[in-house]
Amino acid sequence: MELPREPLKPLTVSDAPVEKFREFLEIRGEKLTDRRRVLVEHVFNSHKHFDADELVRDLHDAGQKVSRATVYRTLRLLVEAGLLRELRLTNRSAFEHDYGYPTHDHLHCTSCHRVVEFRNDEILRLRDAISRAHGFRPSGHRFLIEGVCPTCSRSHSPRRRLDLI
Amino acid sequence: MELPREPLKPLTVSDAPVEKFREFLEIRGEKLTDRRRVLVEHVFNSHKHFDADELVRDLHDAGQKVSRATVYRTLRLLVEAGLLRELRLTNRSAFEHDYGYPTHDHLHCTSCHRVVEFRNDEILRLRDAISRAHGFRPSGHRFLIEGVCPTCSRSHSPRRRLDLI
DNA sequence: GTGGCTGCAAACACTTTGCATTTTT
DNA sequence: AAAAATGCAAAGTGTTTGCAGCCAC
Repeated sequence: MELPREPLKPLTVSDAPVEKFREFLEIRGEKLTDRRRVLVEHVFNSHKHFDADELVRDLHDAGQKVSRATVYRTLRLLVEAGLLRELRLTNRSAFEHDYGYPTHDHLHCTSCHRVVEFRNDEILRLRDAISRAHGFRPSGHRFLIEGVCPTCSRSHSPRRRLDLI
Repeated sequence: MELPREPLKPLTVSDAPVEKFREFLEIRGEKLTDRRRVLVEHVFNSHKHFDADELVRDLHDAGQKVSRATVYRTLRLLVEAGLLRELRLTNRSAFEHDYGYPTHDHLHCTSCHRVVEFRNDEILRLRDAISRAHGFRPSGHRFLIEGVCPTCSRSHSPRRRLDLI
């Protein structure tokens, strides 16, 4: 099997995330406010995983004050809108781009906690076959591989004999 | 693809879970106490997913008082010992048997929150191939399929035309 | 007997919520 | 002007921890 080692490339999408969000809000009779726009633009400005706290901090460092409450409320909306995806790798929720980003899954290094994305079409096929066999109508999936990344594998000194007992 | 519809069958293991736990504790110079034995025996008495709160309640209903603190502490140990597996489907952790139970994954009904287990060997193959391609040394994985179960699919009245717009 | 356990309550970490005020359409 | 969003602080959740007494080895 051949897999690309580079980060995944964003998809080309017709609408900017903010516009997508505006449409979503409009349908529900809600408003695209100043704070929401700032938050969405900031989040889609760089592709990385983040949690609520990091986002508050990042925004603050960028000179934008958005209260913790608003950050939590807006993140929830963005997930409902399909713009973000929520990951529960630990006890705090992390988020990543969903809109404008290809379906993918994650490798999680249990040593340094680095998260690597990968894309694999067989997974989708398997997901659908398994769902069908159980009568489920699939709407999504999460495939997480836990292990030790190349860097951590190399950096650990080889165990001494006695440690192996 | 053909998949069994019955629940997975437990593996045959040489040691009872309690014995396995005792060994684990012994190595770390810790003790198999009365409360720990009660908890482990109760947990391995039936195969189902549960969270800390449910376990406290179940034990209490069975006439066994184990404090919430001890339940949390012991669950953590059981995960470290490889007897239980922790699932993070929601914001509270759920647990399931690991020792004496075959590798498997989950279908999660987003409507009624039922969790169905399934076993599929291709996933293991895929996991190893993907790990290799990224230089990871895999130690485990989680494959979660989200969707709507057959029961929920049937019980929902078909949408009216207008709802589909 | 000693070192590890237990239960309790208090502390924690993350997230949600009530409310008075401000902003958006 | 009406309806919804914001920030603050307070309240919720779920989980962990300090400590005095208890129990297994």
